[in-house]
This record gives sequence, C-alpha cells and structure tokens, in this order.
Amino acid sequence: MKVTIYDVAKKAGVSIATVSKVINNKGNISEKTRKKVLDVKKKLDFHPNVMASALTGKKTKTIGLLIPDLANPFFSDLARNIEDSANELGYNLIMCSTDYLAEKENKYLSLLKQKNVDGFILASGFEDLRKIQELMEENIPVSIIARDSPMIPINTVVIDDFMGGYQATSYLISLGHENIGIIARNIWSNRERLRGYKQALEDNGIKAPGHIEYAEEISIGWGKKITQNYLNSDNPPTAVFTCNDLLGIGAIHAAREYGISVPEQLSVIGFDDTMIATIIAPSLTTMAQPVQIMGKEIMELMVGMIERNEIIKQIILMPELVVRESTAKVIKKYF
Amino acid sequence: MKVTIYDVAKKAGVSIATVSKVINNKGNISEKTRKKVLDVKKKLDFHPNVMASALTGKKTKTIGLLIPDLANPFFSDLARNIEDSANELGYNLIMCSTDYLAEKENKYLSLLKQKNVDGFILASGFEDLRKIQELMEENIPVSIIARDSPMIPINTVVIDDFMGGYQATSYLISLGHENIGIIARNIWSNRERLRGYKQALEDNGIKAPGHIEYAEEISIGWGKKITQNYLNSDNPPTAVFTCNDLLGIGAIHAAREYGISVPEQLSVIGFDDTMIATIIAPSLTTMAQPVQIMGKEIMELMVGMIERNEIIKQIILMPELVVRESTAKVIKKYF
DNA sequence: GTGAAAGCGCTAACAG
DNA sequence: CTGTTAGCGCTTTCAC
Repeated sequence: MKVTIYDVAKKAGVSIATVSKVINNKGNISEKTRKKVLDVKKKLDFHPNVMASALTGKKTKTIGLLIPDLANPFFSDLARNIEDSANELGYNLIMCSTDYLAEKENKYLSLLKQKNVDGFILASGFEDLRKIQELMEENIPVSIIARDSPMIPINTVVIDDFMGGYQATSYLISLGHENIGIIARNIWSNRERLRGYKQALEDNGIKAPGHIEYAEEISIGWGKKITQNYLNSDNPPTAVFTCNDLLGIGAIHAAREYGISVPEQLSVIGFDDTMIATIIAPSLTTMAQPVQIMGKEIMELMVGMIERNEIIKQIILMPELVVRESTAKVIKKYF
Repeated sequence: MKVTIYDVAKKAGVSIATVSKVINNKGNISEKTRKKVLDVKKKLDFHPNVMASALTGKKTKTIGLLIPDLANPFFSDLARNIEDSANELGYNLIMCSTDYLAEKENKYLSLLKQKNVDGFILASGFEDLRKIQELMEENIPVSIIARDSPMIPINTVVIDDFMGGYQATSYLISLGHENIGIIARNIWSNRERLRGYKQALEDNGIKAPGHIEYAEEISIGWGKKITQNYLNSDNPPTAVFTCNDLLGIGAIHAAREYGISVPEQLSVIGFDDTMIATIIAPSLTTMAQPVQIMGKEIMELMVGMIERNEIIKQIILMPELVVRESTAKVIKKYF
C-alpha cells in the first residue's frame, strides 16, 4: 500500500514529527537523524500526501485556470504558456473552459474552491464582480489575465488593448487607407480595441466612421459573414481590422469568395498572432500578444501572492505589430 | 471563515455524522432531520471539503490528463472534448503537457499521484511501460487515448490508425495517383498510418515505394521541409499523405513556394481534421478523428473504472475521410 | 534535538 | 433513526 510518514518514521527509528520536520526543513534536527530520515525516505520512495498536508493548512500547489475556450488557438496557446511557467514554479493547473458563461464560471469557482486550489487565474470574461470580491474576502488569491480588470485592486496581466487597436488602425492609415472597417466581439478587450480604432481615425482626421459590426462569436464564420456585409455595402472598405485572428481568417475567406484579392484590394489586419496567422495565404498581419511573457508574469504574481503575500500589481504589456502579407498600400482610385 | 460540517451540525441541532449521512445520501435519516440539515446547509452555503473526504478514502473527482502539447490544435481540441465530458460527469482535469518527454511524464505522474487524482488519462506517447504497470498495481485507474496501447490490459480509446492510413492512401490511389509520398513522425500512431499506407500500395499493385521520410517534430516547418525534399527529387510524387494536418499545411506551403499548384499538380491529404484544415486555401482533405466521441468514451471508461470497477475495454473508432480541396485526380502525363 | 498529542474536516463502523 | 468515536496522513505547538 501507500507509504506514509509512519512507515518512514518507524524504519528510521524516529517519530513522525521528526520526519515531518526534516521533510519541511523546519526546526532543528541533528545532521545524523536528518541524513537517516532522508535516506529512508528515498529508500521507501515516500512522497507526502498533498491532501493530508493541505488539511493542516498547507498549500495544494494547484491553481484553477478559468479560460473561455481551450479549443480557441489563442487561449490554448496562453494556457500552455501559463502551464509551463506553473510547472517551473511547482504548480499544477486545473483548467476549465467557461465559454464566456457566467453560469459555468460560478460552478467551476465553487467546485475548485472545495478542492482547495491555492488560487485562481481568470482569463475568462467574468461578469460577476461579487464573485471575485467574495474570493478575495475569503483570502483566496485571484488574478486576472487577458481580460478587463474590474475596478477593484487585483493582480492583473493584460495587454494594452486600446493601444493595440490604435496601432493596428494607425498602421492601416499609414498605408493610405481611409475607409477602414472593424469587426469585434462585444467583450471588453474588443471594445477597447474598438476605442483605439476610433481614436486613431480621429487623430488622423478621418471623419467618416468605418463599418462597425459585432460578431456574436469569435469564429471564422462570423468574420466571413460580417466581411461579406461590408463588401456588399455601398461603400466597401479598403481595409478591415478584425479584433482577432480567427475573425481575420474569415475576412480573408470572404474576400476570396468575392474574388477580391488580399491585400491588393482589401487589407486585413488581425489580433493575437496565433499560429493560424501563418497558415493562411496570404499570411495575416496581426497584433501579437506576448503570451509567453504573460504566462510567466501571471504565475509570478500568483506565487508571490500565495507564498509571500506580496502586494497587488497590475502589469500592462504592449502588443506588437507583426507585418505579414495581408496588408498593403491602398490603391487610389482617383489619382 | 470556512464553514465546516460542524457548523452545519450545530446549527441544525444534530451530530456531524447525521450531516454527513444526509449529504452523502447514506443510512436512514428521517425526512424531518434531512430537510432541516439540507436547509441549514443551504443557508450556510456549506460545501464539503474535498481534501478531507479524500483523506478518508473518497474520491477527489479530479483526473490527471497527460497530453503531448496543449498548443497543438489536435490535442487542445481533444482536451476540450475530454474536459466537457468530464465536467458533465462531475470531474475536473489537471492538464499537463509532456512534449513527448518521458522525464516530464514521470514527473507529472508522481506529482499528481501525491495529489490523489482518481486516475490518469494518458494521451501522451508514453515510453515507460513499467510506470503504467506500477500505477495499475497501485490500483490507480489509467486509460489511454489516441496513442498506442501497450500489450497489457488497459482501458483504451483509439482510432484505427492503420485503417486511417490505408483509407487515405486508397483514396489517393482511387484518384489515379501512383507516386505517393508520405510524411510521418516517428511515433506509434504515425507508424501505423505508414503501415496502412504501405498496405494500400501493395494491395493496389503499386510496387514502387513512394518517398518516406520522418519529421522530427510535428510542425508546419517540417512538413514544408520534407515536401521540398520530395519535390526536389528525381521522381517527385503527385500526391503526399501527411500523417497530420500541421504537416499537411507545410506540404501546401512548400508547393506554393515552388509554384506547384495544389491540387492540380500535387494532392495533399492530412490527418486529424483540426480547425486549421479549413483555414488554409486550398482547404485540406484529411482523415477526421472523432474527438468528441473519443472524449466522451474515454471519460466513461474512466468513470466506470473509478466508480463501478467495471472491466477493461478497448474501444477502436474509425477515422473518416473528409474530402476538401487539396486532393484531385492525377493528371496523366502520357495519355 | 526529539517526541507526544491535538487537530485539520470528513467518513464509517458501531452503539444505542 | 441518530450520535460517539476512531481514524485518514500530516503539521505544529509544547514539553522533555
């Protein structure tokens, strides 16, 4: 059967208290018994039971990660990077896809709380501020990544979505585009990118508002559908800024179907810089999110909070323009 | 602070044993006290501590999922489907990416064992049979998905990779191709697909072995590189079967770079049917793995084993040909 | 330096 | 039908 601290104690000829102490590097133990215990521990291949020690107030070294959808390439990429960092710091992740549903989020939150996770990383679009506050009151570390930070002090790692939208749009403008459409989903990050888009237009003296439509889902289908709408309109744009890569792929598909060439007749710029941006032809110009750094930072915040009670920080990272083939200078119709 | 079973007992005016019984639906409890307890439980928002009950031999309702790489679209898709099914059955998943490294696998295995997971799902390419056997001896449920089943009785959900390779190749042959290359990674599933490929060639009387090369990684880059090799050879193939979609994308990229049109001059067929198959142009013909069913089946096997000690099953699912745009009839050079 | 003992929150006999 | 009690495996005072 499972080897317990008693087995080690007996075999080493000491008490379980002593064993516990050497294992946790606590108290004063003579070098001799310490050696002895460590020796037996190895011999018996003893690994302390996490449940039992968690019961006595220790950590479980597992963190709950709530994420909208693990099958979405951006989030699976992010999750993988968080996982790597967690692993390095000695933590495991329980991952839960919430599909942006408050109901699922709440369910997972209470489920994982029962399982004594050491804290939560919320990548999900969380509606219910009270839930977060509840967690904080219960002294459960929570931090937020890649989504809006509520107006409460909480550890956060985000990118500057406003800047991202601003830069993407500015780049398009610098290529000579003036009629620029945007496709977003009605979630916080996208609304910020939209705000950046508007600001860029305004700052460049472009009065005419471009096409603005919300996708109901983040999917190729929705990107395609909305782009078709734009292309069918009286005043089709010469460029479209999609608030993520998936939508951008949809835009390119729509253009292809209409026989409109990208980037010659339509420039497309995405957001996230997921793997799919390099799959499509033409490859997608996009705003890259530094997922690796984000994963590292969020785990460091978490661990700082869990193990050292560090103070709260908000980390804002900058997205970065990655120019590929889907954007080009606008071809002036009137010269 | 945290509300415990004692709080409920006190407030309900009963003993903790009674509370425990009504919560677990055990023993005989009068309707009156049952109501009372449930009432108080709700009022106090009591949720039993999973650690504590796990300590007494109950389940933790969490399962360890070891998977090669969460950022790989096939695996993230699979993981998401397992997660959904797990969720429905009341389980959570601790997910770990192993990168096909025995070292990581072993580490995670012992880590999660300490955390008292109820069992393991191994999607990873596990080298170390002894480790699996060890788990089974310790009576820890293990099952295997989407990878080779070792020669020991163990719950398994796999697709028939041999058939998949056979079908993919047969389809190409039915299109008139005779010079068919294959790109695989040297892992079990891919070797099986390769075996199917060879069998199909043989069964159709095609003597000349096509190009066969192993990719060192599952990546677009390797698919591209090897396809370039094939295309540069004396006897370039008219079709290439890549053992997964990522490699297939690479093949298409290589063709594009060489000015060879797909499918007119080169047919490409992939494997997995991940989202990326529909992103690329031309969209990728591929062998679909029924990930949703796989996720459901594997969780049912796990739960059957954990909760009902059911006997071991091996479930073999059939991959299915999904014809898209990357394959076409061969154009005969000599007519 | 080391160990006895209490207790973390819960379950499972076993009494009553 | 309900409660008492002995653990589950470990940590942590507090004596010795």
